[in-house]
Amino acid sequence: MFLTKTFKALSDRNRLRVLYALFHRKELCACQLIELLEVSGATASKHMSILVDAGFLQSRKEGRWVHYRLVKESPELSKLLKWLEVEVKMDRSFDHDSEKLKLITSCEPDELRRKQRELSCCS
Amino acid sequence: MFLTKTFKALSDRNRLRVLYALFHRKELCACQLIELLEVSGATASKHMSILVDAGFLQSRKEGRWVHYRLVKESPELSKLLKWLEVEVKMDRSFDHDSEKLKLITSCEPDELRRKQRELSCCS
DNA sequence: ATAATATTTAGTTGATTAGCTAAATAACTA
DNA sequence: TAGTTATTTAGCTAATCAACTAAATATTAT
Repeated sequence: MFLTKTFKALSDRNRLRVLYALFHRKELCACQLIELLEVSGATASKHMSILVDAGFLQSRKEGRWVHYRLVKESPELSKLLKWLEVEVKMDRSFDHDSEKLKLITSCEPDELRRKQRELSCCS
Repeated sequence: MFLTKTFKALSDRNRLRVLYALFHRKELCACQLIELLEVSGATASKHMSILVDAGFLQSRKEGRWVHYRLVKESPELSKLLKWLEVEVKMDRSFDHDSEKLKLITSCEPDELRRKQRELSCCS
């Protein structure tokens, strides 16, 4: 089960985008990942749980907010993660996310959440 | 597309079994892989085409028979394949296939095919 | 040429999965 | 306490996928 779980976790474009983002930023909170992927909170939450469950990410709860980062030490996955890091950084199809990340992280999460609330309850 | 195709190809148990087998034997023919997986010829053929398409395997046609082996040199996948080789060889859940492989390769493919014909057209 | 054999392609079915919305839970704020 | 907010869970739908059988293709043998 370990290997199939590992590869299933990696065989979704949006989950690779999350890993790409976390290869560039130490830590991101759920609201930032929702913004990056442009999916519902529920969908993002599901993706994150799959990545955590497969051992790629760890989460940290801080009040109402959940923050994600790559696992620090993983004897099982560290080599694969290193390979993946090189590959996603080489993959031009993630370029757009690089710009998007800059925007997303250029304002405080609080402000991002405020914007998200405004948009979701149609003024 | 490259990365998702790569991981999708690896996220099926039967395809991992094929790779496991080819980490142990230089080359195997379709009839041997059908025997290993215990699936229909059509299903095996589909799995093989996915692995070839993702760049893990190369095939060689010899008359009516198709033989498969790992790609010799793959700048893109060689590191991943090395990691995978270590992992599948460590994974106890493939142990059973190791025994099965011995049986399958202990007789000539011709004989194996004869047996498969006998079984399929219920005497 | 005809029949037999090995593999692939086409078409169908059931299971899995990514997305959504709505409801539930957890945690803060007034 | 009641209300607000962030995330997760539940339930639904459409798409994807692995399996099968039957038909098509390619190759060998009679």
